[in-house]
Amino acid sequence: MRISNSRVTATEVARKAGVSQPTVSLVLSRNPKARVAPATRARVLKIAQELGYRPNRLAQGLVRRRSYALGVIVPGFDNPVYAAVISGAEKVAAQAGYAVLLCEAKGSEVVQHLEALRDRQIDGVIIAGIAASTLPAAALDGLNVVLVNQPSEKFSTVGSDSLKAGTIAAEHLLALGHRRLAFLGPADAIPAFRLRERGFFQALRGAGVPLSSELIQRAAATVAGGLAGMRALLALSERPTAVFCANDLMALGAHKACSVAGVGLPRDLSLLGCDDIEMAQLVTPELSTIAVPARELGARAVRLLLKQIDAHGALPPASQLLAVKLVARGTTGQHAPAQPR
Amino acid sequence: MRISNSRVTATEVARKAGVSQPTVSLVLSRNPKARVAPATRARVLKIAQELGYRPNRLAQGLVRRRSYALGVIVPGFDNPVYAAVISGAEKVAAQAGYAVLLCEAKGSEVVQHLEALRDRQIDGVIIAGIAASTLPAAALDGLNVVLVNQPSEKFSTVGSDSLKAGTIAAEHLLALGHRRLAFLGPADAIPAFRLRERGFFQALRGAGVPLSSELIQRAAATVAGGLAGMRALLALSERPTAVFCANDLMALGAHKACSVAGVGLPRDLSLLGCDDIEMAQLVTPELSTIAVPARELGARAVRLLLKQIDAHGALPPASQLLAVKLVARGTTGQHAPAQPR
DNA sequence: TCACATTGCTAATGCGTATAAGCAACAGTC
DNA sequence: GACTGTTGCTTATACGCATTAGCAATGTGA
Repeated sequence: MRISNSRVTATEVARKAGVSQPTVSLVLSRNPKARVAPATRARVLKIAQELGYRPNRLAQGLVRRRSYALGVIVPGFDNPVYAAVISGAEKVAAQAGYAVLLCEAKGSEVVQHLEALRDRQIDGVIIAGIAASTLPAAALDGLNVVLVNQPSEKFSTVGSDSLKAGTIAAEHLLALGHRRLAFLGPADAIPAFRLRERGFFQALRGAGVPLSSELIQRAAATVAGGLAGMRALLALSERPTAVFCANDLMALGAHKACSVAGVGLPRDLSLLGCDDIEMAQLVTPELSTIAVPARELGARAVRLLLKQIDAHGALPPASQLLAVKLVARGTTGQHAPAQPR
Repeated sequence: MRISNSRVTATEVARKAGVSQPTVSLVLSRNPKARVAPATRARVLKIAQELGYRPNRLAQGLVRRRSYALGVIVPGFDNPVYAAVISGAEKVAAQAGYAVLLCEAKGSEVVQHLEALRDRQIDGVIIAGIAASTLPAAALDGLNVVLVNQPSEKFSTVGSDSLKAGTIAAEHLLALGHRRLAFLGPADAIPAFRLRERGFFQALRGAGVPLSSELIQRAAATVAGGLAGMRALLALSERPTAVFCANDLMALGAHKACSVAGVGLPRDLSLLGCDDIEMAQLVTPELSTIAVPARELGARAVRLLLKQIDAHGALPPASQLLAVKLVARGTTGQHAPAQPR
């Protein structure tokens, strides 16, 4: 039975139970070495229950030097991938009794958000979609950190195999007979994108099909960016026959650009994304892409972080790399040399 | 200059500055009635700066009885609308020095999450996409609450005009000459959906074009739901000529179903969504919909909540209703009676 | 000169909890 | 029956900060 506001303190419970406040604390903190007489324990528990006592987490945090709160920083929610990461993270965190403090931040804002999180004594932080290398070293100093989807020597990471994703992309398109390939990706140094790109380039070079520079198109990693980037590619005198995009948002933008320009997918052009967001299946033809287990990344990031927290920083940085998988749908197809008629 | 961990306390600053701890507190809390000698103030500020002192928010919260944290509860991030609400909320909150504790919860989980938030002494909570009426009264008792997109007598609300949205939908489709309309929406009692539905039905009845029950299709408010729902509608012996969906996710699912079934939009069928999420513009033809200012809802919800918090609950519940707007794109068109040939 | 206000700081206290240390009561040993 | 051990609780204290009251030093007026 809850009595209005949760303003019932341990001291009140103690008074009504005829014991001292620390005794209440002893009863409630299931401490094995705390010996309390069964009768007392029962009485305290009963009163606590009746009064609806719940420990004040702020006070607990203050004395335990633990807030049981995690920070999660992402560059934006407009990308469903981050939404999925957060979702996975929140679920695991909540189950473990941890709260998630959410921050949306780009660029230098990140540092301020980190400071704010520190002030709240967060036990750890998860950073997704932001290159840790771009942050001043002091910003993460002494913090429990897990990075999502970016390799690091210094911090623990949970990622998908972005390099492999790029390789898979190249192999898929090559296998379909394409030889004039293009890449559409952002100019900024977000590690996951960079790795996908590198994997793609490396595989192409390995196959003896290097990319000429006009076939590397830079644009923001958004729908709008993909749209603009694809328009630029379509404006080339000699168009590519297949395009790999750094993520699905770009690919969907590119998809749209093709649709607007009357370029048939995959007849005139093969298009491949990366992430496998839900929307990939909604466009027609459905977007071929490379699936990244975003939710799982978030979930694992929290599990790893909690492990680190429990170890009091005595753990070396660990890394997990999850597999990615080609999901060939409707936008990639066999290269058909144009039939002059 | 930050010195590693933010373990610098006010007491340390005080010691180095040769003053007492409360003096440091007086200097840093820009309290107008706190008169501190300019020289002392300067000295304290200087030392605090040098040591990188930052107040412990937990301790502050404990004594001020304010955590400067807000809870935000949504049913899921898979719907971009909630992502937008959160984004708007987080931005305003961060600017005001408030943290956002994010919770993803459906059904009875909500109550538990609310309890957990209370334990953390949150100053207020924003609830979106969950009917407050389904919660036990005690769950929100004594809490500063702002509901998003659902009317309420008891709590403050920030919403879009969902009833109007339904009306607009009906008017738009009627104006295009449609007389056999269908509605596709969820069976659960999420207020925004219910209102859109009611507005739609009312307007149709007003126009003398009531909906027969087989043209009201129930399915989850998701892409999958929309897909299934539209399939059911297409299986009718006499198909509707226009369909209004409770939200864009459903509409996109429906869009897909049409595409798969070879039903031409808008030639064979007009399709109208609600929300105007980014993806609406990515399908071909682009989805006609009714724009809801989701980000703005989140932003305003926080502003309202902060106002309430500052008033210490001495404010009566306030409500804001933002306008919605028809965005006619490619999936709605003039009703063309089938030409028998 | 004294009474009194003002200024500028400190001492004391509390927020709600956890934890170490201490102290009765009692049991067991010889 | 004094000695040690155990049990079961309480007292004291700390976490880091804000806030009230209070006190010394200075200024003001007569």
